[in-house]
Amino acid sequence: MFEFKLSAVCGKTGARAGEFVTPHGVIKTPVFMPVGTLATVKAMSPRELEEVGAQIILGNTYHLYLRPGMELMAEAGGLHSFMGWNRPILTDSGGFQVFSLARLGKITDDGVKCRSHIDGSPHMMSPEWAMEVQQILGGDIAMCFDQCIQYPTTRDEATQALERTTLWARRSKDAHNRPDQALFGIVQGSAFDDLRVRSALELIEMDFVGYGIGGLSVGEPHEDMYRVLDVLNPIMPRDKPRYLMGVGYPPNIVEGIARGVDMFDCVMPTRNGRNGTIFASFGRMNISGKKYERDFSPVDPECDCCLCRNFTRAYLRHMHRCGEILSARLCTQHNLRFAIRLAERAREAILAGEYPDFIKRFHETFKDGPTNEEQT
RNA sequence: GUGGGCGUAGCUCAACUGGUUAGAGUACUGGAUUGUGGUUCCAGUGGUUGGGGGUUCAAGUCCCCUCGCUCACC
Repeated sequence: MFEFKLSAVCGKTGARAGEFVTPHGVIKTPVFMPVGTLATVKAMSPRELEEVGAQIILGNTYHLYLRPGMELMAEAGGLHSFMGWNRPILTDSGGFQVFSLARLGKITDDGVKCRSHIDGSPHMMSPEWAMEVQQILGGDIAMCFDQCIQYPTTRDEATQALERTTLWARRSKDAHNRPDQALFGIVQGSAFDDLRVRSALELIEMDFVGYGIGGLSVGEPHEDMYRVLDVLNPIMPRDKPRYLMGVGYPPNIVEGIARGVDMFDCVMPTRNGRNGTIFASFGRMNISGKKYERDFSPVDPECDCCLCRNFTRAYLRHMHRCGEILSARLCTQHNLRFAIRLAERAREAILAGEYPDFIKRFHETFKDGPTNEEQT
């Protein structure tokens, strides 16, 4: 179980195409994983997720622990049956929520004392807690409890978080005993190259099924992200999947793949979709723009999603401005399709031995920013 | 017809007894969002204070005329 088979490796970049075997199916990599924090990818039914080609989705330990709670999750028979999704699931460990909801949390080597963002009730999160919850949720892949840290940070703070993350990885592994669930370690170390190497080596020593790269996409410049990936690429085990956590900005995906990353997840397609920001083959656009008022062309002529095949920009803009639910659904569907297809196309390019060319073409066509978005 | 009240940004309303460059919310325009709160944040456009005249160093504010809306009473 959990075999990771490399199908092709790019000769000029670090890009890899592989297949990762899990209890709920084989995941073809590189892969983009939609985020479904509360046992639902917002605005998408499982059926629609399959339609956009989602191979695996995320669930969130911290959020599901608070609501609906573990007693109910156990009674439901785990996340798969609870939400009616029978493809693979990866559960986040809650470590990131310690970071993102940090306000009144107190972090020690033991774990994190924090208060619920819903009702203020006190809770204790720890590696043991994270493993217990994730094993009840029953995802195909569980993540170690880690300490994510803000950017920028001092070397001392980054070192402390790294050491704690290693400590917690050991405790996570000890507490994890579900053989049908893979456990991934998480590399920390902020933007310090040597700390990243140290973190990775300490985790590799423990021999996890796969490795998350955490603590990136927290506001650092893209060069920092790419450099860290460049540093990690040669030392990460070749035969294990690598997961760049929280990354979903399309250029980051393309460049991440070039640096050996196999898996990505991000809220960007779904959250931005709900707010009318669309990622398309020509770049980024915001559908609320006045310039689309009378634009009766499809959002992205090169896209095969429900939105692009059936509706116009003018119609979508109208719905979005009115706050209509369908706008959120269609934009979400499109953005997910785009991210997933981006990974799919990258995979095809890698298999064909054409990934460097793929990168070049992507950067030529995907334009960001308000001035040079547009046109196909 | 008579008497009272009210007219300020597209909309809903601020601006102490006259005192800097008439503000806010919303709407509108543009931007942001990276291991999720359909949220939120940032920036910008927008005014002959219904119209006209007068008093005053100074008028959204006081006086006169006029237009419009509204309430009460014949």
